[in-house]
Amino acid sequence: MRILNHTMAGAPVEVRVLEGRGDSAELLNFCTHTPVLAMDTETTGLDIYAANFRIRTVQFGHADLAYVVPVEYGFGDLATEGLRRSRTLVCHNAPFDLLSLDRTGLADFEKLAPRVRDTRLMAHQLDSRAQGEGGIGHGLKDLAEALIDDQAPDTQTGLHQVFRQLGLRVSEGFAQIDLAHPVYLLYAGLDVILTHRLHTVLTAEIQRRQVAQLVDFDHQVQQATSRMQRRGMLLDVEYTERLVVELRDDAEAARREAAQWGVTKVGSPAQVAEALIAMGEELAERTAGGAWKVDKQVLGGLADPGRGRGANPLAAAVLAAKRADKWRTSYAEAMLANRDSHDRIHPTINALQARTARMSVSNPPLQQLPSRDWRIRQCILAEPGHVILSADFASVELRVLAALADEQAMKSLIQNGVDLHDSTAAALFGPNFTKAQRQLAKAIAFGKVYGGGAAGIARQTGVELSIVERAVAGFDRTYPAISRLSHRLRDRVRLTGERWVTTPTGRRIHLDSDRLYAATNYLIQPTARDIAAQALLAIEDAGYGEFLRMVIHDEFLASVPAVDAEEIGHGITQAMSMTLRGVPIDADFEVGGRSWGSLYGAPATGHFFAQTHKVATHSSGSVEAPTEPHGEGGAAS
DNA sequence: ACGACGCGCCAC
DNA sequence: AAACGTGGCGCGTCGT
Repeated sequence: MRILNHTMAGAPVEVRVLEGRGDSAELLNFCTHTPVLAMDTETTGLDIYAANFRIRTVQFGHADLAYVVPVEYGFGDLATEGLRRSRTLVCHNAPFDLLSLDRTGLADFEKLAPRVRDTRLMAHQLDSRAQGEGGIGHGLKDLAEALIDDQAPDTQTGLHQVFRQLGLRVSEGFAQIDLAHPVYLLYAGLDVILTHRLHTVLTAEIQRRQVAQLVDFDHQVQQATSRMQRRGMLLDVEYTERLVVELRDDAEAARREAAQWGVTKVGSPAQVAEALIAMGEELAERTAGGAWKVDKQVLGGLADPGRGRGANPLAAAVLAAKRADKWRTSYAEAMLANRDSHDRIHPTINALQARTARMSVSNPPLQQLPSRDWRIRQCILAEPGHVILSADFASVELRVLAALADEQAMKSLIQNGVDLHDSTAAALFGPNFTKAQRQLAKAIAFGKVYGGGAAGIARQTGVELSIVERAVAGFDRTYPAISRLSHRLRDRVRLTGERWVTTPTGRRIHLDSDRLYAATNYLIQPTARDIAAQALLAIEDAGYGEFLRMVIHDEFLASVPAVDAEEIGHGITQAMSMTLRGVPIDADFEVGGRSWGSLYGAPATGHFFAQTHKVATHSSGSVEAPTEPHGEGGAAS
């Protein structure tokens, strides 16, 4: 056993590195008898599903002792046995370690996950703000520096220096540094010691705040998203490769066009602005930094102006080039680069990312693929013999707003299945309202969800401010409880000095004192997220989990056998449906063809027409607290 | 050469 | 009186 000594928070700690089979008894004894065992892995990189991905070490530890198991030296079986004997395991960002162990065959995800506590989830519950938002952040080093030892990040800094001295980038260093390097081993060992100490601190605070049930819920949800990540989704590689070529050609053609006016970099706003001015265009808006603003809206106005003016070909070319570049690099090439050896992508799902607890998806960013054009989504396929199914909530944030504000007029409209925006438009503009007036009514409703005012809605819609102001006043008269809610939330801050809102599920979201108007959104968005999260668990409980491929805030994407698609769609929407304070939270589903693009207007393959089918379901169940049985008809408190 | 940051654009 | 929420990611720019 190789011993490395260090101090943490002023007291000695020890890192023991296995050197031979003779050390195995001590390690396994430690794993068996440590009631709360911190665990971590060091790997060759973050791309778990890449062909050359490997686990280099697995570490175990408690508050002042860590064991490093060098898997790369042939001790993988000892890591496996240590994990098997462990009781409660603690990880920081468990999905990464559990999926890495699962992927490399060292431990089954299903066996480990139920015993794992994740300090990242716990920390998010205590303060969901990222660094730079006034919070500590959720990285192990951020948290350890703030809560354990302010010198905790030094080892990481030291390791990065070692990488640099070796001529390696940080991303290369983890794969290439000698496994015997003492700084690397120390870093590996200290991480589990920090994780263990962090768990102790966070557990006490979670007990004090009585949010243990919510933290358990978050763990279950994270298990479900990890299984989704492991499942991955099938990529149409040939199509995607053709699309890359097509987008590159589009961009090059547009770039040549732009070059005629001297623009060599379409991504340089300064260059674009200069060329436009040289063409005689008059720019009006500036960015916050004082530069001429030439964003999509400005360029769009020049490229496609109203009557009496010519279209500016440079503006159109710049827009076209940038769009083709973005679609190619961020989406099409990202999908090809992230695929595994079975042509599947496994986007990283962060089940608890945003300040509002919303999920995020990256590598590639599947929550934000273009939706007005089917070409990017066409890259994603259902399994052979399957079709794509999408199930989504019906205007969930507005329903949550009505429920939490207890806005009676809005609640009864929803309960009676009346179109909310039609009704609002009729109340504001009379029964013969125009399409544009309905759009304004809808924009105001969304503005309320975001905490926006008349000016913001006017900017968003392009409608004259005085008209918007009158409409907003009418909205407030029609739905008075909504303004009352936002005022109540702000008054509460003034009265109690507590700068946060607490959601029905017990989530605490901190408010910025200069943005108190965000309080309404901070109540709605996390609640909508928790509704979707509970639905995810309900879908798994109903036996449909294996079909799930992705979650996009209020939508679930699935690959289902073509012959059972309707039945599964009904089952999934049934599981998603619930009631929030008397307001039905309903879901609809659509069945497409083989590719995701079929739901966005792509010509179907194998069929003459895309088979889409919208079905509204009835609500059942409730969502007052995340631990209530889901999918059941039980009444809420 | 690398990293941080502003800006812009994609989604819900 | 006024106040538009949450992310990921690529490019260009600027600092080290």
